[in-house]
Amino acid sequence: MGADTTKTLSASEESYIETIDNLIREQGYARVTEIATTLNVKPPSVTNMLQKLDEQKYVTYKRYRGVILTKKGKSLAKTLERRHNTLKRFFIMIGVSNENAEKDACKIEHEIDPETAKKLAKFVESVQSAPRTPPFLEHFTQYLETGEQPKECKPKTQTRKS
Amino acid sequence: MGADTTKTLSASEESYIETIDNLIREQGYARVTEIATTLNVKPPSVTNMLQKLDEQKYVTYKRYRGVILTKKGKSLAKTLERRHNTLKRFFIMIGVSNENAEKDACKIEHEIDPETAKKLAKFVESVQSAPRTPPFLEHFTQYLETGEQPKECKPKTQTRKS
DNA sequence: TAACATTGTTAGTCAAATCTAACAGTTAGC
DNA sequence: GCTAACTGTTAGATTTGACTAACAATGTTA
Repeated sequence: MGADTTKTLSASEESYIETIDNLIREQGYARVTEIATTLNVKPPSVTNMLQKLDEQKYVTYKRYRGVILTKKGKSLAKTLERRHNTLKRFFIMIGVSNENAEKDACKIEHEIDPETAKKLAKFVESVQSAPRTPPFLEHFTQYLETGEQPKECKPKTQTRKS
Repeated sequence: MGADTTKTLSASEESYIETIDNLIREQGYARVTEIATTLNVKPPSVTNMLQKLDEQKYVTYKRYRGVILTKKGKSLAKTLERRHNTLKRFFIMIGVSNENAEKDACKIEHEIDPETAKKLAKFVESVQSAPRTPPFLEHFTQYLETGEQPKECKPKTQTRKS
């Protein structure tokens, strides 16, 4: 029975769902113009996509009247948001600027396999909940600054220069 | 004047360049049919793309005669390969299956900012060159297996359940 | 409530990257 | 060196997601 023949969504479709979710959480509703602004597209592209997402039952869309997420849409949004946060936290953890952490999280969240997302979440969780200043982070931080291993070290890969 | 107005390549274009580079390294040449097979597309798509990449001076392409990478193409290929390996090593490090590590590396390598790539490389390098069995990896491995922090731990985020 | 401003929609175009079907060039066997 | 089989190419259609221009609905204000 073709109810939830969940074909995979494109990165673009997922971005719309995420944006709608964010706007609704922030201000209670999501307007076409705001979605457009957020995603750097023009309003007609939004209308278009809303129609498509409505057909696929991710959102409920009535023209001129607004959009909300369905249960299915909310569920996806939640997954994406978690994934986004995990990625961003990870990037920041390894020293990426806030701007790039955000930007790259946005792109990558649509690409990775659920297994990878899960493992990464565990990893970030493990590090962040570790006994204060996780030893390895200290280690890595020092490495970033000095370019040297703190103690004895034997590079398995070449040290520098290609 | 306007020689190397390096506009950014699409993920798809980059994939072709990478594939060509790999095939040439493996067997000395890259055939249309093999490129097609590797990328899961049909031969006409390859011909098409080769023409485009030739215009942009990433490859030298003569119809019916073959392709090679230009200096510009090789340089890009090298960057992509390094990035790919870094990502894959990282994924494997955190417990992702070889298959997914490979697959996700393929996708993500086209998305991340150079800054992120650089930081990730440093991170992976730091971990892999650390004093044998880096403490944090031991820590993380144990965490993965038991779901528990080895010693005292204070989760900064909620423990479970959303 | 009429007129105007704002917001959203429709219709039609475009570009990227793919596909199929038909054709052209290359290579090998005889 | 001709022909068959293979490999590669062209032409044209398709899909996705964007765009512009023109139109429609909604909301505001006097």
